[in-house]
Amino acid sequence: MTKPAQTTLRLTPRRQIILEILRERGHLDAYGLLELARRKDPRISLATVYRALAYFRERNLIQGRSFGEGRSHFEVHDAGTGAHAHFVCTRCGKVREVKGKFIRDMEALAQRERFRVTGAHLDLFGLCGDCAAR
Amino acid sequence: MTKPAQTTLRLTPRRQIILEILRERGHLDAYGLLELARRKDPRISLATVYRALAYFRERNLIQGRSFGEGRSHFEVHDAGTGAHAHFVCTRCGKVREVKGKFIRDMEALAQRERFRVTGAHLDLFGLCGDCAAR
DNA sequence: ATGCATGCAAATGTTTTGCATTATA
DNA sequence: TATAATGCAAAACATTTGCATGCAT
Repeated sequence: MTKPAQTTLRLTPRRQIILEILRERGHLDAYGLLELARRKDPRISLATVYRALAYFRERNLIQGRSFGEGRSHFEVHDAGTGAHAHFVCTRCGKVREVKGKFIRDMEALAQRERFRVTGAHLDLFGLCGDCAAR
Repeated sequence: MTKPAQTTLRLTPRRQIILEILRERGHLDAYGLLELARRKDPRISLATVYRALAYFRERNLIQGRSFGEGRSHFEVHDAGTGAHAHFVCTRCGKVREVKGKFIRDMEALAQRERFRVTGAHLDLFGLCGDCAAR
C-alpha cells in the first residue's frame, strides 16, 4: 500500500477476456471467472486469473470483497465515483447489485469526519423477494 | 443456508471471552482474536476461535467480511437494525467504524425494491485524515 | 535481446475437520 | 451418563509464487 497506483495498462488477450467477463457479470469469484474465461480460451490458467485480478486491482479498475464465506468475489468499479451497492440475501445468499444516488449524502458526512472519500460501497442484508415470499 | 438460524445460545467461558472481545474491539481477524483471547485464557486454541465464530454467525450475533486482503474480520451486529458503517483507508488499510442514521433512507429504497432489509453495511473508501495530510 | 505474460506445480496462509479428551447439563 | 465443547494435528481450500517457456516490443 506504499506504492502509488500503477498507471500503465497493458491489456493482453487474456486480461481482456477477464475484464470483459467482469464487466458483463460482476461479483464473480476466481473459479467462476476461470470457468467462464475458459469458454473463450480453454488454455487460461487459474494463476493467470489471479494475476490479472491483482493487476486490475492495483490499477483501481476492480475491487475484491467477501461477506465472510471464505472466498473473494470481484467486480469493476463504477466509472465515476466508484460507488457501488449490493443487496445480499441472508437466506439464499444471492447478491444483487443496486446503484443509488443517495451515496452523495454519505460523502457529505464523510467530509465532516475528515475522510476523503474515493469510493463507497453499501451492502443491505435481508431477504430477497423470493425468500421473503416463503 | 437452508436451515433456519439457530435460537439456543450456549455461552461457554471461552465463547464469552471471544464475544466480549468482539464487542469491545470490533473488526478483528481470527488471529488477532486468538491473541487477545489468550491473555484471558492462554489455553484457547485457534480451532475454538473459528468454531466460536461459526457458532455466533449461525445465530446472527456477528458477521464476517473482508475487503479482499485474504482474511476475514469479524464484528458484532448492532443491537437494533444491524446497521453498520466503515471508513476504509485505501492507503494505510486502517478500518474505522462509523454509525449513522442515514441508513434509514436506504431501507426505504430497499422496500421499493422488494427487499426486506434486516441489516445494512456501508463502506466508504478513501484516505483517512493522516494519509490525506501527506 | 529484453521485458512481460503465462502455465504448471509447489508453497503459503487461512479456515475447517477428525479424533481423542474434558467439561457440563 | 449423555451431549456438547475443546485441543491438537491433519486436511482442505483459496491465493500466491518460483521457475521455465513463450510472446511481443
